[in-house]
Amino acid sequence: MLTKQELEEFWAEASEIYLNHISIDCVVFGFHEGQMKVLMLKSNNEEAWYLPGGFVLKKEPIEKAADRILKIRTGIDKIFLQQFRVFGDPDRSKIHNDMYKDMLPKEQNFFDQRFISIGYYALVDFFNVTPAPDDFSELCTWRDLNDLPKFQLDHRLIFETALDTLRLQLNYQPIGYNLMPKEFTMPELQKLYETILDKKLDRRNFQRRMLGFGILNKLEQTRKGGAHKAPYLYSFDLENYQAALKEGLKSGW
Amino acid sequence: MLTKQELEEFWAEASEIYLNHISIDCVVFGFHEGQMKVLMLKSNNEEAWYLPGGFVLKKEPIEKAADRILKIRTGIDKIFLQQFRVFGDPDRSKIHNDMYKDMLPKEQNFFDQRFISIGYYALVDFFNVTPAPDDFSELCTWRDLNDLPKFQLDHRLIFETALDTLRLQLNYQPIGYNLMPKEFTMPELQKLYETILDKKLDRRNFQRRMLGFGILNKLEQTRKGGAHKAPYLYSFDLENYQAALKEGLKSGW
DNA sequence: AATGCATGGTGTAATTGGTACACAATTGTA
DNA sequence: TACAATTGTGTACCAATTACACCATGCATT
Repeated sequence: MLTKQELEEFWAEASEIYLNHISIDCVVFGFHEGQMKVLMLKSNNEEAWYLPGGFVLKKEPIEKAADRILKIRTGIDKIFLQQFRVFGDPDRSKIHNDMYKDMLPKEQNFFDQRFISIGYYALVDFFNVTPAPDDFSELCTWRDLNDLPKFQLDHRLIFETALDTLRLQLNYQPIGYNLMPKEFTMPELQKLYETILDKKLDRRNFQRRMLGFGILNKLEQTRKGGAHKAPYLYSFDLENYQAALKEGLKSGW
Repeated sequence: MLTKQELEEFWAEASEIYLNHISIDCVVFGFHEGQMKVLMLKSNNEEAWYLPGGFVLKKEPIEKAADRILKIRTGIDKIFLQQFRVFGDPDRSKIHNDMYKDMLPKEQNFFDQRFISIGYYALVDFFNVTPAPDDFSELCTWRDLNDLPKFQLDHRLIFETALDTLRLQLNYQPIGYNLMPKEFTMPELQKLYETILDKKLDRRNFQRRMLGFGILNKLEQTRKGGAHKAPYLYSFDLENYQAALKEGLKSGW
């Protein structure tokens, strides 16, 4: 827990460098061992978890702000980021306001204001992330989508909106380059789709459809080690992948 | 043009009642005589057009703010509104800042700050709208999508992003209830889709697909008066329409 | 009134795409 | 060596989309 002095300094600096009323919250998705994960932070002193977030510097583009915030929390530089909604209910930060209400006079208290939060979701390579807590958390770690904790503020809504958006985007955008390792097998990629959509897909039809998009390179090697037939390895064809990102895919799932 | 005194009053009040740094811009689409229209305002004194917009009251939900702003500009109450992106480049309001720079001291000047704008697009019934200029415009009127004026600030970007979003939404959402009159013919509805997508669609396939969605009621009457066969009239089945809005349609065009 | 023309309503064949399977091939293990 | 589990590939079937044909209607022209 920060001392009152440290809070004072934080707030004094915050008012100086950040835009008032505007915050950014990020839903960072990762994929590990066939499970979808979200990066979350656990509050000091209480069993409430929240999403990585931050504020916008006075002369900073908001995309840069989201990049900067995630760089700090994950260590990763160029992240696939997508703005998906603004959360602007006047009461959304009420709990937060109240929490810090009595610690400083109103004028000096950066947190004693209404925040309108811009939601970004990010897709990242699980293994590249080094989670780093912020000043208000004792823990920054991955949480499984099947085992989510209690959310602070409106962060459950933000999370769920992000997931809905991701599912929708699956229909007309290639997804995977940012979530999978460089090389992967078709069953591994399928597992990603199944996890995001939360439903089973037909193995053979998935393969055909995915190959039909023309964004995969089939490699010569196979993944040995399993107690079964060794599957081929694939990598994304980055050029076609980027093109597909722009032009969109055809149909939906 | 406002006098300096009037500006002073506007600014003084604005700082009092609105959140700093946050604005709302709306792309209002209407449909008239087979053409897609956008509601725009023309600046006093110069040939620069901009989108209807405004600010958020200190305790107002942002959706309410968008509603309120559009109510003032169009006279319409319950408008189909969709948030689609935030525009947060630090330089986006530079021209605006400069424009009013020397008219008031910095501290009193609500416009001398960075604005992050939340973009909404709206679909409205052309005939219900009574365009009303604001304090900075001499004109508020519909502009044809095929005959767009010079845009102020980044409003061209905002407009184009809105149009892209609308086209995308056409794939998985029913569109039309808010743009068409109560009763309409199939060719009229098709014209709407063709205008939004900016391409021709097959008359017969369009009809079958549209009917397949199950959101239309076929009426007994036909539209007399044309020099040709009288087409049937349709209306939207509001119940099914709402359901389709929630659950989404199937495939794309 | 007869005819023509432009448009609207409905049907159908061909093609494409998606779904549901079957079967062979490969790998490690019993 | 046989087996279990999994992967690679093919194919028949169904649904949806596309392309096109034909008829009906209402006004205009003569």
